[in-house]
Amino acid sequence: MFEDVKNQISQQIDQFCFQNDLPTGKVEFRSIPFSGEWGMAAPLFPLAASDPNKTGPVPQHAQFLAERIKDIVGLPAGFTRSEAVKGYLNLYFDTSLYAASVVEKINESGHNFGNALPTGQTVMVEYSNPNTHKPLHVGHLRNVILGGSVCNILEASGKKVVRANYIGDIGLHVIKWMCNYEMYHAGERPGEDKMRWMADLYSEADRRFHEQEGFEEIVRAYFARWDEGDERIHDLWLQTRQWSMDGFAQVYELLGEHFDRIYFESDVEDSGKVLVDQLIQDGLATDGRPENPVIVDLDSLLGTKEEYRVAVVLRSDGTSLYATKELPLAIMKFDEYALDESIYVIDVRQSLHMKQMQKILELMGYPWAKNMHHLAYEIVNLPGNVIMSSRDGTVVLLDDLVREATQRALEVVREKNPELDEDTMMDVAQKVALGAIKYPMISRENTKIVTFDWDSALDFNGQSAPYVQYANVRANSILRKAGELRGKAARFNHALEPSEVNLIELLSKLPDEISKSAREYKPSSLAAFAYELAKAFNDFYNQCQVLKVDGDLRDSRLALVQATKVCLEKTLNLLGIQAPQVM
RNA sequence: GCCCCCGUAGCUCAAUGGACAGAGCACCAGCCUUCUAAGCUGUUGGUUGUGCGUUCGAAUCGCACCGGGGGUACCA
Repeated sequence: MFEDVKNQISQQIDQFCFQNDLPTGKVEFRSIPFSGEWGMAAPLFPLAASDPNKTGPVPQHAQFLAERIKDIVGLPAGFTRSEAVKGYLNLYFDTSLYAASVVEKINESGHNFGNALPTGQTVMVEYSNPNTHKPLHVGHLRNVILGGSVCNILEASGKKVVRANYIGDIGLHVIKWMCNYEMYHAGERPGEDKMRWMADLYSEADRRFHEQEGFEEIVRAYFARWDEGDERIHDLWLQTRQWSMDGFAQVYELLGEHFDRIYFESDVEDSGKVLVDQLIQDGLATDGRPENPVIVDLDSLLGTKEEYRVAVVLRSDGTSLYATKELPLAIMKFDEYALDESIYVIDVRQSLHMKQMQKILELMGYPWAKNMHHLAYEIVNLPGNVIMSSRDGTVVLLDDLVREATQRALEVVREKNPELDEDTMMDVAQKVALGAIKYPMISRENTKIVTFDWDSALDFNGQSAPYVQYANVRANSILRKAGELRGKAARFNHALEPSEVNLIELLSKLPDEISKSAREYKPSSLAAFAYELAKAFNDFYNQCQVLKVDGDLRDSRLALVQATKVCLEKTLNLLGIQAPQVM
């Protein structure tokens, strides 16, 4: 929009600089930070500071330059006002013209508004990564929401995304579960709520493991039988793993997540051991067995000091570790897909481990290793800096949280909107509840700890998903009552209210917000944007009438409401939050 | 010891080198005969952990401290 004019202006400025022995490229425009007015602003301080002929302090000279450039630029087409103030040059847009083009563009594009052109790049995002036979808690939720949202945002920024999930289907936790099952629940089968059932049996098994005399020994013996390849245990494992996978599927469906590729830890165990042999042969790994494990001493290989440390890639007894399997998995990913980038959504405590894996693959000569990216996020805590622990019973289970939030949301819907039918109420309650739960998980920066507390999780007011959802519902309500608005041109030839200018400016920023969020893998900036947009719409809603005005004014405002709804829904969807049509 | 992250209003968080550091929650006072009050308006609240530096300009960049969290060879 207005590209020609913008180019013309920067040419004029360049020419001015050239004629006055000033360096070019020092004047950059950004949007004016005042609300209610709309235009572009350039600070003249950088130019003033680099002027060899300046006399006096920089701010004063910047003001002088701003005034001179203001005179030279004049008032190009599409602008209504210009000013030089405090060292800034401000150019104000012709709001009617700009408003009409922004709103028209959005309503033409619909939910494609803000999407970038395809880049031809393919990126894999590995996230969720649950352990089978164990419950999911709100810590896992942060991973799923963050990963899913990053996928959505990358897709919108023009990349092809492969959603991958790496399932921890082997290990002590699985053996514990199966052992407990065989001894105390043999023959039982999960009911409708598989997740819950698996979780209950897991905590029972874990309790016995730590408290019940002799149970640990039985589990160890069971583990040995598993290692020897006991067929019956293997069959039970396949069966119970499937129950767990079914339970995960239920949760993913509830959360609106799907995966393109599932990797099992058990799939890469054997190839991991082969790969470790290779590392030893190549002289990269040192085999200390049987007393010591197989290690890759990265610091001495690279000549660094206490930076990459030592990576243990195989236990001294020859059994595999997380690291053993991570290496072949990375290779498999790049073999299967022509990936330009491989992203790992894993919590920050594994930063060193991820750094080591990447370095080892690099040393092995894989050129793509540099395209691995650890998207580190902080954990979810409880108030008072308490870490969630299943041992202490402080874990907040996803199940309980969703149930409680949905119940609470249902009460609110019933009170606010009693004429809705039961199914709709339930649908709305679920969307609101899930939104409320998800929002805090992505509205904070990835590197900040999220402190979970029930009060704010169940608070549907203020900076929250329900606030944004509600704004969207209000917009929808206006549109529904207005009926068809096809063919109505939005001319915006009225004097725009500050709240209208503000709202339109935000709408125009959505494409930039999406690409910024994608570039930095930060849904949090989009979450903040969603809130700002909703707030701007609520301002508009309170200040400007739509249905009670006539003619062009009504048509323009209806188009604006329509465009706002498009952008609100788009942004919510990118965050993995659904937008109900009534609340 | 070494490495990483965090420190902004009573609490939870924004502000990605630019104009007076902004929201929400909480508190107090208002607004439903007006497109849904899950909303809006107003009041209160700050030596941006400390110090020094870089810069015309620093919450933001650098250095040194202080406080909190995490990681640091056979957990994941």
